[in-house]
Amino acid sequence: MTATGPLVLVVDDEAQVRRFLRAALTSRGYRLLEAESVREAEQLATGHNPDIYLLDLTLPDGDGVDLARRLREWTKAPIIVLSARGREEDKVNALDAGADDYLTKPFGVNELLARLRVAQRHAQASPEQPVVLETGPLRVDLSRREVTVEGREVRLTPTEYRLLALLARHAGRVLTHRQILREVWGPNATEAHYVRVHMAELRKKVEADPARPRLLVTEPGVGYRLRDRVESA
Amino acid sequence: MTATGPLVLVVDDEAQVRRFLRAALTSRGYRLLEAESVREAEQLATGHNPDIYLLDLTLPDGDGVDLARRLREWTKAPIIVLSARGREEDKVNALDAGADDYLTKPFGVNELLARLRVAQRHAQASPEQPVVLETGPLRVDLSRREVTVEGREVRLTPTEYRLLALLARHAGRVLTHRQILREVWGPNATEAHYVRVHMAELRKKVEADPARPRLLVTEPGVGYRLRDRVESA
DNA sequence: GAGCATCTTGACGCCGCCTTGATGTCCGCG
DNA sequence: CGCGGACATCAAGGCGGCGTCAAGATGCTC
Repeated sequence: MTATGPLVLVVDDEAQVRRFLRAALTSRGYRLLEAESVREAEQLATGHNPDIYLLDLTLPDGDGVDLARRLREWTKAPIIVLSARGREEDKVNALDAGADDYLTKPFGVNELLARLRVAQRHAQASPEQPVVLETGPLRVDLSRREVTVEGREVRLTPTEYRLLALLARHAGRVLTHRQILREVWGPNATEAHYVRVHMAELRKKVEADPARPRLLVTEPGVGYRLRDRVESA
Repeated sequence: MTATGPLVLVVDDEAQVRRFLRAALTSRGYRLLEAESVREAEQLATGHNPDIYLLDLTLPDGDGVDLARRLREWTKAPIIVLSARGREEDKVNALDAGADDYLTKPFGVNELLARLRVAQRHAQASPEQPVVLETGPLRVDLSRREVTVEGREVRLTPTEYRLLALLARHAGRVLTHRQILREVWGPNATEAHYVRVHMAELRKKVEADPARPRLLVTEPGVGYRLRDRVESA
């Protein structure tokens, strides 16, 4: 249950079509951007980076196929063409220009929604790249939720992991007690003591000498920091 | 440019349609497999693991929509439905079952070829994942729906299999209770207890010592994970 | 409609984690 | 030199998550 659905950019010069799409999509949780021209569309696209595009082909200041081609130069978001033109040549041109689908007007709302779901499936399938941080003997793989020290796997409790992951995402930078509390314990946590206790546990599991931390260092009066480069001396 | 083009599995019971597709595709460098029934299609699919599927909906021994759904359990290869049925309901069903596109007969050759190119673009964006997963004594063949432990076949109930298959598709990474519930029990399932009970059953059948799981490990407070590398110690 | 397999639902006990308080240590500053 | 504040450490306790068992509920095949 996401708070806000995918952002869709509708590009069509007919107000009637836009109204129809607005009714169909917003009621399903999609967020909408609307453009009436190529110029306006590109402006909104670069500004908001939508998740999905719905393009008409005939626009007052240019061709939808060219718009699709230019969008494809910088975004992989799904592009669905909605056009009254039903000629095969139009379809082939649009699809080869980078469009992912082509619906001929008039079309049913349910078919459009189904094809939008297909587009979302494709967008979601894009491979997630591993996010790993390595510093000294410590290795934190955020995509696999895996922590190792000198190759040995370390078992962490949920809060220990959240604490370490937070520091790892901002490796090298200081995080204040406030920031840590808000991120790990929620927005209305106040007990700074939590952080100390769990930091001690974390050091026991991660540091070679928990009494003299080399990775999870204290910044007195400010907060904590995870060193991103470790000198051996 | 590959030496040999993508392997396409055509599933249609009319010889005329198959001949038409054969002429259109082989001349463009595609390699072709042909099936006249669901049974034949699944046999060829598991045996050759095609790159693209072209499915008719009305088949002598079953429904193309069910075929698409079953293929989607183990392959992400593009599925394009070619059907004489033009009702919106048919399209929605097929697309939601896992089809990527839907063309109503009769259609133009050039449009089909353009949509095939779109499908290939998508396939290229997401690297294919292995169909069988092996980790320690466990082996899961997603295309055959077959699970073995140390060579011995294991009988799983439908939900047990869906649970294991889900974990196998994401082997090595943690799946949260939420994710598991959504994927196995549907989008509005909430009872986290389901997962525990069925996980226990699964462990009884798969783990050497169900009390000390080495493959299906729980990540406390988060979810479960199927180990993709198993150390012997 | 009987019988079977499977899924759901509830009860219960254990273990681990988080919280919380007490105490100890370091350091700067008056 | 004594004091206070920030930080570290330890231990106790409560609570919730997790595993397990088992009894209904459901749905299927024959």
